[in-house]
Amino acid sequence: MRFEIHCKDQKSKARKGTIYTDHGIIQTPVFMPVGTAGTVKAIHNKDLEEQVKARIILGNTYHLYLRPGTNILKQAGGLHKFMGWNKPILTDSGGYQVYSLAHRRKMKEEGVIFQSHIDGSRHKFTPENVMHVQRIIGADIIMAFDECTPYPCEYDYAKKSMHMTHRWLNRCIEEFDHTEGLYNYSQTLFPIVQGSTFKDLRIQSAEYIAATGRDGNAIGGLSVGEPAEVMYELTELVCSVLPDDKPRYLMGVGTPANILECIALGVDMFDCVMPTRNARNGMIFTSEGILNMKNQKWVDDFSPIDPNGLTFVDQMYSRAYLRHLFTANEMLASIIATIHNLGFYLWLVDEAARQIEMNTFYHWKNLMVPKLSPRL
RNA sequence: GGGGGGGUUCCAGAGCGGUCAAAUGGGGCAGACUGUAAAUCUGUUGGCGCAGCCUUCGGAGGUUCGAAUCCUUCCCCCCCCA
Repeated sequence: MRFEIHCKDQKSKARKGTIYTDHGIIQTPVFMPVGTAGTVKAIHNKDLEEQVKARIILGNTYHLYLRPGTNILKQAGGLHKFMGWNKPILTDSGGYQVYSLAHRRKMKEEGVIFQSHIDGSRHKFTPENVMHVQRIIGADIIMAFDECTPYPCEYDYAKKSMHMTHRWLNRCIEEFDHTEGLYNYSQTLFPIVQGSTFKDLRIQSAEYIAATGRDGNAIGGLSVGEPAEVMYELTELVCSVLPDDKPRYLMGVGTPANILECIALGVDMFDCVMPTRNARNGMIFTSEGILNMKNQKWVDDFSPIDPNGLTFVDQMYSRAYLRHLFTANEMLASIIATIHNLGFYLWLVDEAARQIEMNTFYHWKNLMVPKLSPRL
């Protein structure tokens, strides 16, 4: 994997670049739709490519390991072939499940024992076998196994956890560097900065992660409930320590405003379930604000879903119709909303890239941010 | 024509003398959602000048300190037999 920076914004840390992988190039800043279980929920790959213009999607090690399992993934020839997606894939390691499924796992130095949310069976995840599983999944970018700490978090715990994440990283690197991909294309490993909301820990972690010299670096453990200001402050701090010439990936972020703010801080890659999950729950993101499509007020609004939207659904369907579909619990509601939201998120990062290129990003960002959050 | 059952707050449906503005489900309305246990979850759902009061359980009248609950009568539904 290779990363090239084309231009930088003068008034912020924003930059426009390209990541080169064996499955194609990724223009940055980029938003990566989340496809946990081998599917970005409620959307076909065809729409994902042609309408949304997604250039890389996520998969999840924990979920894919449990179902369909490594045996099937290996027989399929990896996740790309299994799901019919020929562009890049990034897999999360299961580190987020250490956080989100905390009540059904036990963590030790050796690794984590998860009790499956599907059938209750127990499964051990170690840095080594998480690398092994991600080799079988065949993601272009794989993530180190880490602990995503909760918020709030005691200093002592955050420190202990960070050090363990670092030790796990060493084991991940050791395992990854001594194995090869199964499918004739290269994979790369991203380490993850932790340290909760503590500046000294974040600096220490960022330095540690930077020193491993991998192709890209991730920032984890944020957007877990802390105020946005805290997230921005720590992101800025960590970005200042991480190398400039490698892509920076802020995991799990975020709202459209979060993304623009963090692009300004030097982040290149984002992922978040928000555009897809919230789409299924009736929330529509637009450049003018947020719409709750279940609300009564859209009942007879026959204007297009998003007059500024670039996907076909934006012009083809009215708000009244989409509201009707949500009210009637029709699955097309989820499909339309998902295409729209992902299309909007990708438009947002692409527009950011264009503004960076024109050196007008900072001004544009400050104009956009206040417009993105109001409820319409 | 004979016999039986029933009408409850938007709907379905509990309640069968006080603890009932009335269970529960649905629907409605609103909110939440940030490396997805999520097409999920939460709140709310008679009115008001709201620690109280007013209107409400098919209509009218009655019994009672007190009625959605008991009695009389009227109206309307449903089922079975002929």
